[in-house]
Amino acid sequence: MPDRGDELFEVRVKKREQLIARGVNPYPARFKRTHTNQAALHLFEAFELEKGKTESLRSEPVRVAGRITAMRGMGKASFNKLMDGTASIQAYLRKDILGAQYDLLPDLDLGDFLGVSGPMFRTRTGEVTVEAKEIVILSKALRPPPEKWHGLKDVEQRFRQRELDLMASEEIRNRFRMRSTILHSIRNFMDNRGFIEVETPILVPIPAGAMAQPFVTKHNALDRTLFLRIATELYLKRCVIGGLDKVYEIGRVFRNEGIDFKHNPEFTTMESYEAYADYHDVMEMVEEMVSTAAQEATGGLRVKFGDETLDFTPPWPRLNLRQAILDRTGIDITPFLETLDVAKREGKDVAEAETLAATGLAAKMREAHIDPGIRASIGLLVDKIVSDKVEPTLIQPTFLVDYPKEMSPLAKQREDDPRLVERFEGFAAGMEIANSFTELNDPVEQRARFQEQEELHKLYGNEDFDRLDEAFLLAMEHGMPPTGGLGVGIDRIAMLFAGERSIREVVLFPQLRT
RNA sequence: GGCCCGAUAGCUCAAUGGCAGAGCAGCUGACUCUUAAUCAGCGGGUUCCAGGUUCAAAUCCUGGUCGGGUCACCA
Repeated sequence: MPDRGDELFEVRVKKREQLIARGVNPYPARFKRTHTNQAALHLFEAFELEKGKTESLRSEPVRVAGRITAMRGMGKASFNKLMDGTASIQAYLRKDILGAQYDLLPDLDLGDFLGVSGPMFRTRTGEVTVEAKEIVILSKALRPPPEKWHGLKDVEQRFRQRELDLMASEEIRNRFRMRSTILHSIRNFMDNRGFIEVETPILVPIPAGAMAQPFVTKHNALDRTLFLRIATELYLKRCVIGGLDKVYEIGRVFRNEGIDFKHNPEFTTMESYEAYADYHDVMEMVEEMVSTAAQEATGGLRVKFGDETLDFTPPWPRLNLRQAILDRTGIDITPFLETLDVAKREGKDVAEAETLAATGLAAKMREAHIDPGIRASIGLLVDKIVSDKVEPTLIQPTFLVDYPKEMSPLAKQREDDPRLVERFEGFAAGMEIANSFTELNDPVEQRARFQEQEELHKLYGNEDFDRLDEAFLLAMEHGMPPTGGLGVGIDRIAMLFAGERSIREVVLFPQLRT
């Protein structure tokens, strides 16, 4: 593209041509290394221990390579920094050693890849350095790297051209290495507990299993509307029904909603389902899993997050939802759940019962200066209170337990109080990181709950209610064991461990407004 | 979608209505142990776009594009 960068671009294109004209291939297919940069550095340090440090000490020759990140030329000698995926190593290039090869130097630029071979030594200033006997250009870069000292600051460019962000910052590279460690750690943890990893459809006929707006797409040959999944939940339960007692899936889910610092339209979840477990069992599993991941990804159980230090050491406090709301707002949600329950038992239809209870709670919320928003069902209202008044106060890892049934159409009621379900959510740094329940496995009750969601959907004209999935109900009618289910937000975990408040900092290529 | 803020050299940033600048990167030259190498010199701009106010606009006004923050919506 013709922009003002063209001048620098043209200079590099010319150098590329000059190399070719001199019979040098600027893009050779291979360069056999003997060591990564890090391995070479370690090798020399070990060698020094063995032989003793002297200025003239030279190791056996090594062949190393990397991107040129610094060039300090001094006429007939030059110090260049080469960065590979493991470390940076300095190369010392001398005209009297390299001879004609030294004339390649004017055609090299920051950003090019270079291979060097030669013995290692330690410079007077103490840096382990390869004394090049041979240099090979491995790849000519045609555009300059970001500014070497300040790096890349422009937020938009950092996200749109993440490769430049990575190139310029070891911290960013390490952040995504850490994200990989989290994924490995969690996989390992689940595998070790006897779970099997499965893959379920991303293109689905009904976007069910959560309350969210889906992306819509179309299969041409079938001439059929399909959706991108908003959760993996229902398919995973069907695996459990089929006899795969312990399954998990790590995968991307897609929600067609607002984009902000906490939400990317595609994000990664780990969902697991375990037959014969309940939400207490899952709670213990989550503590253990997240603290193990913290240990492996950050090297400890305590992680700095802004001004706070999050301590993931189990056990995490359990906080009763009703009590937590009462403590923070003075609102007791129980009477409203009671109103709803009584109204339903008296045979009022869902709309009538909902309106009765929701109106009361919304009024109470206004008294407490909480905006109830519009078109809100009792479930959404309670969710709103939690989001506004409870969630932000949960800095240290905490479980919020026992949710109203209306918020959780897939969770099993408590035996001692059918207005509540056996559900918990895990929070840290004021963010939700996990959601779990003892799964509802009564197909008749499940159908009723779905139907209620459908009615709420009509009543509030809102897309964000769970949908009735016949294939799932049919599966459940074949018998589903008591099961403990879990969903964990991998991006949120990565944010916590990275100490970052923005999800964009832990997603390599986040969605931007375009 | 509403509100607030921002966009200046390839990159990082100055210039508060009066000649658009610095550092890095680039180019030329010097330099065989440098560490953001140093030294001397040179080039580099549709100041996001379109319009307006003004003798004069990077700067003020209007609209737009893109981004950030925030609210709404939403895990």
